[in-house]
Amino acid sequence: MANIRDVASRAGVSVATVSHVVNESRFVADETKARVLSAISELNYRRDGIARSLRRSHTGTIGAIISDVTNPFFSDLVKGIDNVVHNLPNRVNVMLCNTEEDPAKERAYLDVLMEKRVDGLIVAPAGDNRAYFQSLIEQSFPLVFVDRTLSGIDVESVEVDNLGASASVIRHLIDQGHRRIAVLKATLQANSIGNRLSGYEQEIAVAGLSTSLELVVECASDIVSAQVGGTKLLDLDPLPDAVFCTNNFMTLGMVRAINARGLRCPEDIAIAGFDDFLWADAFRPRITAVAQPSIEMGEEAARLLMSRIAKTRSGPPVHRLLDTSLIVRESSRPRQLSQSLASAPTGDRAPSERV
Amino acid sequence: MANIRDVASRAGVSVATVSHVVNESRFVADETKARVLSAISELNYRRDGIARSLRRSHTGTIGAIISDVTNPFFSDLVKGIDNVVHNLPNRVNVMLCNTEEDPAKERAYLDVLMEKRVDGLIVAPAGDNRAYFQSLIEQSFPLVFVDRTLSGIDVESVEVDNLGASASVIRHLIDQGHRRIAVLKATLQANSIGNRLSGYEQEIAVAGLSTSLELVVECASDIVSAQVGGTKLLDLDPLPDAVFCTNNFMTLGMVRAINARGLRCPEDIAIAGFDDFLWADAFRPRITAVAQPSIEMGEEAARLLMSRIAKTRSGPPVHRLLDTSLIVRESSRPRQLSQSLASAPTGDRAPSERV
DNA sequence: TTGTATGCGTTATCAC
DNA sequence: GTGATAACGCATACAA
Repeated sequence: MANIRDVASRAGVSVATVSHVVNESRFVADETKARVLSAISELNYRRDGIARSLRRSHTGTIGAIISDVTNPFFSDLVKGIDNVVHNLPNRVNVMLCNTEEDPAKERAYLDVLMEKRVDGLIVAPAGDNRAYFQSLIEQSFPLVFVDRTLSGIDVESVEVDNLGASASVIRHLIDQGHRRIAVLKATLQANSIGNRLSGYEQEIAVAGLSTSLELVVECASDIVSAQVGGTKLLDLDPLPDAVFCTNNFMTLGMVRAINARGLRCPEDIAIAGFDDFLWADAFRPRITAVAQPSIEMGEEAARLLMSRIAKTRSGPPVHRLLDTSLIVRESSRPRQLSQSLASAPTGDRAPSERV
Repeated sequence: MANIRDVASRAGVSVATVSHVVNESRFVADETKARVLSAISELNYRRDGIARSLRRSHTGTIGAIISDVTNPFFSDLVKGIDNVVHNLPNRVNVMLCNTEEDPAKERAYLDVLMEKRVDGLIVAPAGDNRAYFQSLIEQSFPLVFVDRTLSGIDVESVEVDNLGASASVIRHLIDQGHRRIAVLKATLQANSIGNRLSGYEQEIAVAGLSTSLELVVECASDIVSAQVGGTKLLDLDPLPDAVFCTNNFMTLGMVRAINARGLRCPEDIAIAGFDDFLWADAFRPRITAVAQPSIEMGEEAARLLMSRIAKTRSGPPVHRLLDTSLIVRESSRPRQLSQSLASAPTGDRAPSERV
């Protein structure tokens, strides 16, 4: 690989001149510039970003530490990050890391990324690495949390009002006449999930409904576990009227559990969940859900981070709370109504309403 | 940030010694090592990966250039790559790039990634950057294509037998009694899509069915466009018996088009597609589809790449063809049968069959 | 308008 | 067992 010196000697100029034409960082006479340019193309020279980063002490690379790209919520997040970061004049790249909610893995990623000298970090913290994050903040290293936060850590964040949003789903369920409302909850340290549960508890209390421990089933955040957890809910006697699923995988597992039992939704049991899906409008049952602006969350996180990196912004950390929308579809319908309608074909005549 | 020299002087040793204890690259007396280690922790020293990369001339970073993380097929691919790459003794990171099938974007990514000196590249080529890839190959830069290839470029690849797999779907559709079979095709340069269309054409010819231009609708590879394209197919008179969708987004759009018309699948029109979904078993209609081993494809591509990078393997490029499976579900059922069954509840009693 | 020379933080060669 | 020091390829302060 040709380096800047090779180019310089071939063009009969100094390395400084080559550097300046490559970076357009100072005036170079047309004739000189032409010689340099042709030397560059003859030698197939490409500037070495590593040497450049060493010299300039920033890399044009950021890290994104999330739980799992395979989860549509997180892939949207990543897409959002990429969207803004690659439209910058000096294109920034993102290193993607999947923690699978394991704090040890998260820690390991944090170590490599810092060693690789990323300019900043967007993370959906799995929990536990508080001390590490705290020390990053003290060095005022650019960091933004997304989807969740860690209590006691004051850092930039972009989230959603998890408590309020789930309270609104529960309210909706109650309005539809459901009384015995269960929840299928992912066992994650993340406060986002905790807040969703609190929203449920709050609204149940407000409505004066009795809650019971058996109505809250907790399980690992994957579809298979969710189906097992969902089945437990279906073993309850009497059957719950409705179940609130704390994230997309919980919903998927719950629907599978219902199908496996030969039950129907919402005729036998209603569902409402967190996270909307691409295909939610296309397939049956159409699920009532809180839609998070997942792509925008990624974009906003990236914007926040980039402005910190560029130092175009300073001051105390900002905390963004983006709006969700409750998308009401058939899965949360009153059971009686559903049953009486069950024989009628369900085309798309009943459009989803956004609340 | 403390550097190796700071550590050395604090520990009263040379930088060479510090380097060796950090990298465990030569014997250091216990007592000396202890002094170095404590200097390291006192100064909170972290090895600088950039300087290290410059010196050693590799970065421990690879690039993954795909079309869109938001597409479940590609997010699986990325997950697969991450799986193998992060379980290596010396953890490698991946820079993720979404081309959105735009060769110009792809080219731009290629440029930055090469400038950042990634050790290798896994790419699902959008098309057109042949010369660029060719020159990488000539420099024997580690490169593997995934999901698709480019004619005339002989490079390592991991794919699926697209032609054979789609031929088998079409055969299945014909076996089910469908005769007028349409296809909803993504307009992508990718040969994977081209081969899927060829599989269709081949089987239609083998079966002696007449094909007609109106039965092949082409549209951009996103859900909205797919719905528009699907609607065109529904405007045909007579209605096709079945439609073959060349990828997951086409399927989604087709189902939406059918719903929007108030039609039912498979009672009014059958569907079979490429790419299986996480939720395919949970929601209705359950789609008959070719399942690609998407995670494994990513894993295999990463293994291939890493062995090239580590030079534990040499010789001519290998081309892996991974197995697909046709998952038969209700969406492809014979229309008569479906109609007579339409009144009966469709629980999960009819398990999907793998063929 | 262009050139010279220093240093970014490492690793690795050679020397002792 | 350990140390000195020359690269790696570039950007930039300073000089001309």
